[in-house]
Amino acid sequence: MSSQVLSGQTQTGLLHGDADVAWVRFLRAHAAITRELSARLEAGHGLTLSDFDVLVQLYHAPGHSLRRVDIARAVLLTASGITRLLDGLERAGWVEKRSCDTDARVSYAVLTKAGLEKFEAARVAHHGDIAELFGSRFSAEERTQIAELLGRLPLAETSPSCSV
Amino acid sequence: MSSQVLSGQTQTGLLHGDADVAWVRFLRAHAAITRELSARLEAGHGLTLSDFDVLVQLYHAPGHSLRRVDIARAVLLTASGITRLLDGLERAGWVEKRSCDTDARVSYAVLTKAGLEKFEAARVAHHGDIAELFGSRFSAEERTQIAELLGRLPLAETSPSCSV
DNA sequence: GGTCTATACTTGAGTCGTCAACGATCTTAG
DNA sequence: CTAAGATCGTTGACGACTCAAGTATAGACC
Repeated sequence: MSSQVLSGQTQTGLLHGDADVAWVRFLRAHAAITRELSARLEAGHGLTLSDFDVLVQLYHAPGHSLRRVDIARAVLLTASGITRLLDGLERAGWVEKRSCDTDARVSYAVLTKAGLEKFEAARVAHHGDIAELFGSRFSAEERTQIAELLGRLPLAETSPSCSV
Repeated sequence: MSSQVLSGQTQTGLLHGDADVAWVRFLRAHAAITRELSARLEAGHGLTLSDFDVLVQLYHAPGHSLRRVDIARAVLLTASGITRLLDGLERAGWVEKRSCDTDARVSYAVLTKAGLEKFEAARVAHHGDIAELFGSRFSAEERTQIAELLGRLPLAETSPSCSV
């Protein structure tokens, strides 16, 4: 935080102040928006933000199918996190497990028809929420600029299959 | 996500694309950076990102002391989350509970001497990490611009006592 | 004074995700 | 062919946080 003390000393360039203010706002904005976003997604469709994230990946994947490892890398979760998350989606019938003929270690997660419909239904509302809570605060230019700026940040070993 | 499909159509202004890309990068950047940041803070000082956040609040508060409710609002956690977090800091001896003479419901959290030293020690390293992982990616102007842009986002019922 | 609502905090139960350890399979090199 | 090492996935134990419910106190209005 520290903005109580720092206001007025932006622009010095030598102090950490600038970075801190930006970083703290980053943290707070994330907390506030994801809280609201996930509350709506949960209430409206019974999905976690991460659930949705995974569904997006599967939706855009060839054959609506991905190795679990690749999902993990794409959404920045642990392998075990993905196991448990997919567990839920499988129990709900939105995703199926499929084994790989060429490599017995891997198992694919495949979107079912129900899952596809689920996703398409949730997508509209969710994108609207994102637009309302996030996008609407900025002009088109600002949005692309934000994307550019944030794109410089370390994304921790993003695999080639990750599109972001 | 959807950037696999959307690349090339930024700037249309009508599609959700722009907002999505920015939002997804926002999400990913947060996940990647907080993961690394909290790993370092944990390893170096045995503190959670939230722990540190709370210590900052107390450090800058008059008398190094705050009502639990106000901490909660400042760091965007629930009241119960704060109870449990402070529980840990109290057990470690960095924070003390103090009751209020004028209102028996409230209890203050007060930074102890040990807690103050703990914080000052952790602060240097942590600010360095923030600068490295976040701040260093941008120029001073860009940093203030990011702060400005993110400052427009909804901070969910920020109380008057919150400085951000 | 007595009741009614709002606020401050705690607690129990549950969710989401981590890490560490493991079994299984693939790959490579001797 | 076989031993060594990497990769894929799951599991158990655990941590951080949430929500819902409960207790205690404060303030306002009759």
